[in-house]
Amino acid sequence: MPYAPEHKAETRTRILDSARRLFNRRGLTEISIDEIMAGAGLTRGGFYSHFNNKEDLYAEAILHFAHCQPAPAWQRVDFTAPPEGLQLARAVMASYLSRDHAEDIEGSCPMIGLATDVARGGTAAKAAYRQVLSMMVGIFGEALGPDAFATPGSNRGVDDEAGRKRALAVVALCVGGMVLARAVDDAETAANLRTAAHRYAAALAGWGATDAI
Amino acid sequence: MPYAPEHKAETRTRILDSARRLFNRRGLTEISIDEIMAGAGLTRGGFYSHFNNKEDLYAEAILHFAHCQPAPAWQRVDFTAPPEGLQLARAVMASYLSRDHAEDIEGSCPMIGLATDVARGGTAAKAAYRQVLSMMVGIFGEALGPDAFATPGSNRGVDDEAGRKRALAVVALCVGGMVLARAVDDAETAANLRTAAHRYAAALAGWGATDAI
DNA sequence: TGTACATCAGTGAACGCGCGTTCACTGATGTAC
DNA sequence: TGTACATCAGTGAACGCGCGTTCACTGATGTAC
Repeated sequence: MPYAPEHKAETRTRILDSARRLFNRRGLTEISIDEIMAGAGLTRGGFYSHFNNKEDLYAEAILHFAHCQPAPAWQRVDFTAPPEGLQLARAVMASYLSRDHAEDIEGSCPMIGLATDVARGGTAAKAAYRQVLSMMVGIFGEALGPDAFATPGSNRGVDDEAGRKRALAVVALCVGGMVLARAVDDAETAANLRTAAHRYAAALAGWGATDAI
Repeated sequence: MPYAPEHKAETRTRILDSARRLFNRRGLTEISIDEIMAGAGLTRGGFYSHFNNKEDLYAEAILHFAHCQPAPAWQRVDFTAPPEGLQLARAVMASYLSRDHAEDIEGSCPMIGLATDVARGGTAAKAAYRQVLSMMVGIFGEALGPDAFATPGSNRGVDDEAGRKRALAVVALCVGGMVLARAVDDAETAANLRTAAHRYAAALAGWGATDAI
């Protein structure tokens, strides 16, 4: 037993962390394995004793985002009571659409930074992406208020099917707002995209529209 | 005058068309100049007498989308009367979020297929991207109905500033829905993303929420 | 009208470079005695 | 406790490949005579 059993696991985590940051910044093909390994304080040769190939690492890095430690600053939500349901969902939305998140390219949610890369990628990456999407849909789906646009006469409560679709729309608005804000080279338009997405995503979620957002 | 003056312009357009299609499918870095030129029926050497470099072509290809001929199938809207204002905006939204558009990767709107690439790209690409965004915001912005979420007591009409922000949110929802639909490897989730985005984007635009979408 | 010619759009071989991946090796480590 | 050793995490040179870009050349074209 030349090394403690946790040793290799820790190195692997370090590689995943470096990969997550670098992929977020420049995507799958623009980042070399050399750079990822250097980011983890290693050299290129060791890579293949941790991962089969670059594509595999990519999918794992997307999933790694969900449990990365320490969490990026924009993710840290300060609560006195443990956050649950509505409180958690509102805090997540606010930090998701915050300026901090828009500027924290490396620590960003991979749904924003890697969206079109994943669309062109393999099944493993897409599966990982869907898992992150499900997580976010789950958070918002459980916290939905009344649907302002419910068809008159229909059940106005949040039934599962309609609620899931509305949560999808809320997530699409959050992610879309951030994706556009990042792709635009004009700070004012970017800020407007974020705040408009926030205002209407919160309204769509049924959390009241009179917030000063 | 060895060649007719239109000759070179036509070749240039053919290269831009090939580039638009290929970039949409696989992004800036995954496509080689060889492939783009082959797609235009040419060989690599001629490229640099039309464009300074690959990055320049990239920005021009994004803009080229706006005036490409023939327009992709999903863009063709059949009207008996010439489309204007509300009618145009509703048709654009419907075709933008259609299955045809989701599946037409090559003929897609570059805001969907190239979003994260542009976010990492140069200023020329970002400027081109913003121009396409403005076009779409303009179409929706001019056709907005009443804001269901307007703060009570405020002017319920569509003033310029509030209207522009709402139009930004509508576009963010449309683009976000399509971006997520493309990145997910599950036809049902993808279809739900599109239809949910369509339903709530139309509602947000103030076009009535009781549509059977 | 027919022919020689100047032009320049397009060709394709070549260059330098960096990448993903492989592999024989090194050396830090925990263990057995 | 101290030392020799087996293990294997990590190293770095090497390989083959394809890319962006350059450049000397070719050959199709419209024009001048």
